[in-house]
Amino acid sequence: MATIVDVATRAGVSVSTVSYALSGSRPISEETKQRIQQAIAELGYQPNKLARSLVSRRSESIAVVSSRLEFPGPARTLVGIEQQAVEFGYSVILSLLHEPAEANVMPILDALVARQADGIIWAASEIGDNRGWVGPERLNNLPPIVFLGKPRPGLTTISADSYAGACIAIQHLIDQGRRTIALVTGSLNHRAASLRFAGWEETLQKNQLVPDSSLVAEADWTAAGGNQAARALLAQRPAVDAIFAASDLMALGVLSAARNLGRRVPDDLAVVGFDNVPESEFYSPPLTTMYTRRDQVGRLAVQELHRLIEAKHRGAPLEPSARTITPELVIRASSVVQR
Amino acid sequence: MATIVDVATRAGVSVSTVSYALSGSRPISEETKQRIQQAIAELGYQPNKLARSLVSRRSESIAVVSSRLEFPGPARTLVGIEQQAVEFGYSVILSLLHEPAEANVMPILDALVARQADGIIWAASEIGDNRGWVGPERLNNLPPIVFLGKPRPGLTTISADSYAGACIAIQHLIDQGRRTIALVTGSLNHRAASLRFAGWEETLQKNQLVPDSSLVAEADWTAAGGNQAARALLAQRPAVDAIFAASDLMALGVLSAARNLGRRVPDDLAVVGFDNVPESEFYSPPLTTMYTRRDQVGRLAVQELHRLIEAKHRGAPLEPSARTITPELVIRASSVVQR
DNA sequence: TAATTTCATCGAAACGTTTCGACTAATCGT
DNA sequence: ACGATTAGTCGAAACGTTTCGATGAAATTA
Repeated sequence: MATIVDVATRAGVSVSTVSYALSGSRPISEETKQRIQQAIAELGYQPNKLARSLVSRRSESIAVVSSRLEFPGPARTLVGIEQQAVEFGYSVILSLLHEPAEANVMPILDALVARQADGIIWAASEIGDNRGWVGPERLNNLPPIVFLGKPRPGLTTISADSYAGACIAIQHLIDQGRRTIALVTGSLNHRAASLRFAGWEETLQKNQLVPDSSLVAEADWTAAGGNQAARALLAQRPAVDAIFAASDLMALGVLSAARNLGRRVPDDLAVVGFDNVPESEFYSPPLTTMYTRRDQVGRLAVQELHRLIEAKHRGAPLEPSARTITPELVIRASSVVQR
Repeated sequence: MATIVDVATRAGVSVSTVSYALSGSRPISEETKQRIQQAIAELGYQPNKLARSLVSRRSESIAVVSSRLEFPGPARTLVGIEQQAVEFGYSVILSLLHEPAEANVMPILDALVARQADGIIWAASEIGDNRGWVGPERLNNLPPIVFLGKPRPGLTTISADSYAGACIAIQHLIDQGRRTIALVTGSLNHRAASLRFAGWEETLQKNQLVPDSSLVAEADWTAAGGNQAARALLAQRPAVDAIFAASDLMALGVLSAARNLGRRVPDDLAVVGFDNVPESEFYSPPLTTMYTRRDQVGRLAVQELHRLIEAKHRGAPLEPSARTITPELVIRASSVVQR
């Protein structure tokens, strides 16, 4: 691999001249520039970013800590992050958390600072206490971080408002005349699951309905889990006339269970999901669901992170911000009876 | 941020001693080690990997060039890659290609060598000529690369055998007594799509059936596309009694179209997909499909890449290898008539 | 006891950049 | 025509590591 020294030698100039020619931070004569360009072309020179970062104290890379990438939501978020990162000139370092996530977050964080990431996007689903490490002690030794998840004072967060989304979904079912509305929740140690749970619970209460615990079944966010949960639910409370599933994938499992148990959707049973995966339009029947533009969440996260990184580099104070996106209701056949 | 110099000063030893203590590459007295450890703890020292890489000439990171991450296959592959990479001690740098992919691959490659990636996994779907750059000229200036996709002499490749998978799928439909078997293909400029096309075509011929072009409809790998393609197909050739869709998502669209057109699956129309996404078991009806363990593909890719990286570092010749995984048939209700 | 080996440590060079402070020659304003 | 700018360039220090060779002391060998 050719280095800047090789380029300088071949062009007959000093190393610093090459550097200035490349960065444009000092004037260099047109003729010299030509010679340098030629040398670069002939040698196939590529500047070594590691060396550059060492002196400039910026790696121009951001780290993304994510999890559950095999699910559509996190995957789409990552795509948004990557796109926006490239537009800002950052590389993306990807770290995945595998469950149970609690154990190993410190070494991961250490690895990221060892690699001198300019910033971190914490996009891992909030599970149990896996965000417990977030405190001034640790945060001080870390680059700026943007969290995807529940807002928290002093932290920069981007959140899809799961609670509000659930409220909207439940209200929709009630508006459709449903009265016994069950919940297929995601794993309850996930923050998002418990927020959707709360939305279900409180919206029922607000409407003088009883959020009985026999109306709740927990699943693992998958279609298989949703399927099982729905079977259990319908066996236990045959009068259920609507099910709110905390994800589209679980809703698919619910639809499958309903079919197998001979319940017609939406006539006997209304179903609402969460996520609006592109496929949900083609489920049988097409699924009513809550829509969040996950790629926008990702892009927003990078924008905020960029702001923090720039502030830190200028030595300016880091102003945290909390942005929230409220999911929208997409109404399809699974929740409204045609007549 | 504390540096190794700070640690050395605080422990009252030289910088090199600290380095040796950390790496263990030379004996250091127990007592000195203690003092160094203490200094490290007190300062919260984290070695700077960039500086280390600069001298060791290894970044301990691999780059993954992927695309279409919002689809389940690529996402699962990435998960496998990340897991195996972590186990080998590599960080993962993620680059995404967006379509039309042809244009911008050179700058991406340049960025990866600028970052001194130890190796590259080219996991982007093979579209049109977007692998045209692969040739000795360019390959020589790049770190070792493992390609996910069609085998090619001299290159290290990991491939799921799309052609064989399609043959198996079609043969299964023929075994079920189907005679007019249509194809919903993915975008035909994708290599994987044309391989599945070939499998469909040749298996029909082998069985004295005619792979008429009116039996083919092209879609974009999505459920929406599959839905449209199936409608067109069934309008054009009402006698079609089976459809092979080149992805599960498209198959979902096909199922939806069949339902809307009043065709019973599997009685009037058998459907087979490709991928075995976890949800396909819960489609209506459950989908027969071809299964490839995508995470294994990812892991395998990292293993091979690691082998190449080590060989290169030792100055040994790089022995290319070509590993192929043949998809397995998963039979569900969408293709077999119950009696 | 002298010669050799081993152990523990240090100093300095290297990795490939950027950037600061010179320095020279040409251009400018008056 | 003279000092002050400016354009163009260079040398060297710095960034935070690893690693080579050297050094002195202690332990081993003959």
